[in-house]
Amino acid sequence: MNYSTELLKGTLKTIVLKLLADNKKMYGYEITQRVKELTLNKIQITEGALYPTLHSLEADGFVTTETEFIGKRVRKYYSLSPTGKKKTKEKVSELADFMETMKFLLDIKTKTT
Amino acid sequence: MNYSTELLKGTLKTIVLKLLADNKKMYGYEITQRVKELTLNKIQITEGALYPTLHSLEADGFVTTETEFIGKRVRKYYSLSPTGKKKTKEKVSELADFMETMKFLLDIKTKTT
DNA sequence: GTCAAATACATTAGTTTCTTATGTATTTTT
DNA sequence: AAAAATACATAAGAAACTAATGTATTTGAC
Repeated sequence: MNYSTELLKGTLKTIVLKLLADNKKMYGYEITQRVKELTLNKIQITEGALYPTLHSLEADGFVTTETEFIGKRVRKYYSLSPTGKKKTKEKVSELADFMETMKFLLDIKTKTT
Repeated sequence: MNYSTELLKGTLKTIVLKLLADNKKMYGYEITQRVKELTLNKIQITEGALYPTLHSLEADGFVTTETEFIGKRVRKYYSLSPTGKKKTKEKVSELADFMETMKFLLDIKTKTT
C-alpha cells in the first residue's frame, strides 16, 4: 500500500525536522531509508523531494551541514541549528494540532496508544 | 491561529466528501461555513479552492447537483453519488491510516477520545 | 432607506511542493 | 563482471492550492 501522494504534501519538512531532532545528525539517503522502514514502506520519500527540501532548510538557517568522505564517496550530514530546534517544535505541534482537528472533523476514532 | 496552508493540501477533497456523507446535501458556501465553525476558525476553506474541487468531484461522478433558487439567488446543492459514497469511505480510511502513521512517525501522543 | 456586510456563485494568475526523469559516481553484493 | 545499492544533485512538468477579482442578491445596522 501507498498513500495517495497529496497527503504527504506539507508534511515532509516536518518529518525531516523531527527525525533530525531525534537523531542529532543524518544524511539524505539515510533519511529516506529511515522513513521507509519506520513506516513499513507506506511513506517513500523520493530524492527529488528530499534534497530540495534539505537545501531549503539549510537556506533558511534551520540546519547546518558537514561533509564527510566515506572512501571516495561524499556524505552530507545535516544537523538542526538552534533556530531549527525551535522551528521543529512549532511544526510538530502544529501538525499534531492539525491532526486532532482533522480527526474531529472526520470523526475518526484512532486507536488509543 | 491558522494552520500553515500546505497542511490542508490533499485533505480538502476528503473533508468535502465526508461532510456530504454526513449531511446528504450541502451547497458550497455552506461547506466553507460549516468547516469554519466545526474547526473554530482553524480551517478556512477559500472559495478559490472549494469550487474547483466541487467541480472536479462532479466531473468524476462522485457528486450530483441540483440548483435551487432562494429568491433570485442561485444555490447549488451537492450530493454524493453511489460511487461517491464508496470513494468517501476509501478516502476517509486512507486519511485515518495516514494520520496513524504520522502520529507514530512524529511520536505524537494524541488525546484519547 | 441606504450602505456595509454577508451570502453565493465563479474564474484566473501565480506559487508551492511535489513526481518523474535524468545524471554522475562509488561501493557492495551476487 | 555485472547488477544493485549507496549517495549526491537538478530540471521539467503536474497538482493543488492562495490571492485576487468579478458578478449579483439579500440581510442587518443605523
